[in-house]
Amino acid sequence: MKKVKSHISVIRHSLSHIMALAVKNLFGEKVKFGVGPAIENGFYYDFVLPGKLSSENLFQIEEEMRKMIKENLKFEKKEISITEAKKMLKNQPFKLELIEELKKNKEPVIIYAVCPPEIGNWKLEIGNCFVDLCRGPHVESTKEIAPGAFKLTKIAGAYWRGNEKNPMLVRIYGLAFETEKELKDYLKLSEEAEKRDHRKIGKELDLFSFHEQGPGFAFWHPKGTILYQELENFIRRENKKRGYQEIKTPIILKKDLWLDSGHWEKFKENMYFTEIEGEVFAIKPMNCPGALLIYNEKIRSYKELPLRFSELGLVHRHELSGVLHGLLRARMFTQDDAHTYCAPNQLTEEIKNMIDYALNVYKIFGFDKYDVYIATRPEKYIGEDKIWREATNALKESLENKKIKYEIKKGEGSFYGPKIEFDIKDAIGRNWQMGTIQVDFSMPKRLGAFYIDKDGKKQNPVMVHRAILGSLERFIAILIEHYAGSLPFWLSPVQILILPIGENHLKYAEEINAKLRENGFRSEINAENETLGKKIREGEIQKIPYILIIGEKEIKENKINVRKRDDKSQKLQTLENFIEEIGN
RNA sequence: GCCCCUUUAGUUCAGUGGUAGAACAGUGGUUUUGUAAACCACAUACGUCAGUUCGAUUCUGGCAGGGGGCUCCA
Repeated sequence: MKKVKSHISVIRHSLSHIMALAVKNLFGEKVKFGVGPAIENGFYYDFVLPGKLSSENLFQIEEEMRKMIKENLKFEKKEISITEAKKMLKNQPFKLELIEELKKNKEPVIIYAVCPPEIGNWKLEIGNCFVDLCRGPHVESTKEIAPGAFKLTKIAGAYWRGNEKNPMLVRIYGLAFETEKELKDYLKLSEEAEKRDHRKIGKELDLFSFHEQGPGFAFWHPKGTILYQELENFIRRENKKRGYQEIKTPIILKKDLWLDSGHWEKFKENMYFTEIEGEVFAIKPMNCPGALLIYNEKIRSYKELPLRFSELGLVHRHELSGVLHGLLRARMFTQDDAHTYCAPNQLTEEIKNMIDYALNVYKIFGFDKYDVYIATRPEKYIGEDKIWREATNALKESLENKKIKYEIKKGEGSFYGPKIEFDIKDAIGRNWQMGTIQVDFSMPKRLGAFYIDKDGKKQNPVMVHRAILGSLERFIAILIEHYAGSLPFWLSPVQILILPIGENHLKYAEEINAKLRENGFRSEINAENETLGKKIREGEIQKIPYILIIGEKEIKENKINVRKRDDKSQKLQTLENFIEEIGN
């Protein structure tokens, strides 16, 4: 299948070759080359280098690249025989491996050369050229590349062909755009993203922390706990509205259950275990088997279906240490999970309800733009092919019925079933994977779940797994980054900060505080011996939605002075009036 | 887990082969303040275990934590 490549991806790909040439010039003939594709926003190339690479080297390489670009180097293409190719690249083990593969697939061997103009291409014996096995296409000449529109950004390790059994290569990443301005804009966006990093803001706002004693496990501070609980309350209310019944299941369950469910076989590298009285228990990485035990507690009638169990389920997954990333990738988290059991003919309706539910929730947080995917059967799976087709079709049908566009993510489904994934776009245009809806015909059968149908016959229900927020931890991380810490009023740990100007105003401030608290608001007084300006600054840094200033004037008029976080406006009003305003 | 980088006070950052300095935060005091940082004083740190060395926070190595990457395929 041939894809038409956009000009920018041709530029990016060409830059990766120029970088390879620069690396060869600087490090000599001993460099072994991996591959160097164009990627989103730039390119990379993988090498085995004779020495160590430091960030200063990036600078050098970049300079070398600029120099070459200005020389208007030409890219030239040639098709050669396998034998020729092997001879030409005899010192390049990775390339030889690729040539073997081309041979196996009966594909033509195409090489590209980029050489300095005074040498001319194909006089390879002279050196200074970089010849690479490459399907192309490339720019004709480096004059098509703006020397200021690219930047080498980082050095990383990457396994040859992405497989951890293969050797590790050094990967150099670069950013590249058509114009310098686009590069600058992108760098600005990255800077903005860095400012919004939930790990940084979480510390600044005193929401949560991580400790050496529990890598990957978040500790929630008082303020973070408020945020967490408000979100729990929210999702509980929404669940109730839609007919879910909340359950709670144990986090440690015997090995046998996990063997039966299929988790043992497919998921055990990610599970924690413990031994009690000589028996192996697993700490749950998912909530489904536990929920099924409740389902199986009694004989279910078709009249009960669809039966919707929701659970704020605490799960533990042993993620590799290298993939941990604050709250976005933690080893312990709470899913806003639910499992609904339905008859096959109820399935699409149930999925459609869940889609509505999810999109509705995202909208509340200002996530109006989203992409939808269907992730299909992975390599490790349980259940028959026919059932997978049926389940996947149910997901497709539901989306099509709702006229929602989707794309397929091949092989990215769960081991027990295909899923719909919602990817939302945040305030600065980044995508985040959120909720999922997963259809599962296998696990109910494996764990012996059934209901009695109209004809008095036993049937296996279809189980639909779904999470709207995904995990509370991850969702909070996304919210923090989306709002850059300025959480909406209802989620703010401290909603109102009251600042008496002098000692004489403290009593009135305390009255105001008491009334606000009586009305269910989270308010605080800062009566510290500091200037007003400083206390306002602290309140702003803490992203508190409202700051009330209390002084002579306010006491005299029996009013409060309200400073709003979002527009820094000031307004003199009565407390009643203010409560009414924020009450909605 | 693997590769590269990294770890100095609560935080952000200086710095040194002879055990460290700032800013903010903290504590005490002065000041009683009108919309994003008043003033003075005090206290607080070299992740951990080894090695090299007369001497290590500094150099080397192990371990632990943190950051980036390991999906994009000539």
